[in-house]
Amino acid sequence: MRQQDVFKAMADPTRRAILKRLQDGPLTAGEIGAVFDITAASLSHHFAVLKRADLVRTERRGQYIVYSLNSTVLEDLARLLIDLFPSRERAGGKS
Amino acid sequence: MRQQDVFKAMADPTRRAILKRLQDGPLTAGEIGAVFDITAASLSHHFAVLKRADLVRTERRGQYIVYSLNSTVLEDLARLLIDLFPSRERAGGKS
DNA sequence: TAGATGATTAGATAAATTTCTAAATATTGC
DNA sequence: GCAATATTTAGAAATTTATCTAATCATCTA
Repeated sequence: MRQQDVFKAMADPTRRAILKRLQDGPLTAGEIGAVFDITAASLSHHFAVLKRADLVRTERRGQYIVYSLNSTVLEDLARLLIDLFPSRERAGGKS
Repeated sequence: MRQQDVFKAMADPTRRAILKRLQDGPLTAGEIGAVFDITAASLSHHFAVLKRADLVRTERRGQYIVYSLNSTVLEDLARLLIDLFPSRERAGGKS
C-alpha cells in the first residue's frame, strides 16, 4: 500500500462518496457518476486517483467499465491509524 | 469530527510524521520540529492544520507549547473506514 | 525593562489539485 | 464500416496547499 496515495485519495469528499456508493456492490462509471454534479471527465480523474491508490478495481464489461471496492486497502488504512494510537508503555516495548 | 479536516490533515506526510512522533508522549513544538528539515513557520502551519482537525491538543507551558496526540479522533477515523467495508447483505440491513 | 528564546502570523511564491471543454479510444449494433 | 454510447485523455483555468522570509507575540531571565 502506497500510504501517500491512499491518504491523498481519501482527502477528497467526492472520492469518499464514490467509495460509499460502491459499498453495496460494483457499479459502472456512469452509474456512479449519475448522482454527482460533475462532468464525466472529472469523475474519470477521480477514478484514476482511486485506482492509483488501489482502493478500487476495474473490469471492462463490453462498453462499460465496472468499478468495485477493494476493501483490503481500507482495512490496511484502518490498521495503520490504530497503530498510531499512543503506545501505553507496557513491558515489551512499543506495541 | 469534521471528516474533511481530518482527512486533509492526514494527507500530508510531514503531518503524519508529526503524529507518529507524538505517539510516545507530548512534545514541544521545537522538539517535534528538530527532526524535520523545514522552517519553524512551516511547522507551525502544519500544527494549525492538525489542531483544526482536533488531532492534537496544545498546552502552553511557559515559553513552550506542548503538543499531544488526541487519539479519539484517530479512533473515529479508523471506525469510519471500517464502516466503509462492503456490507455483506445479511438480514437486518446494512451493517 | 532589555535581550534572548520559542512559537505564531502575515504575505509572497511555487507546486499540486480540481474542474472544465474538446478530442480521442473502445465497444456495440445496424 | 458507421453512428451511437461509455469512458478516458489532453490541455487550460481557477483554487488550494506547502513552503519560505520577515515580522510579531509570549515568556523567561538577568
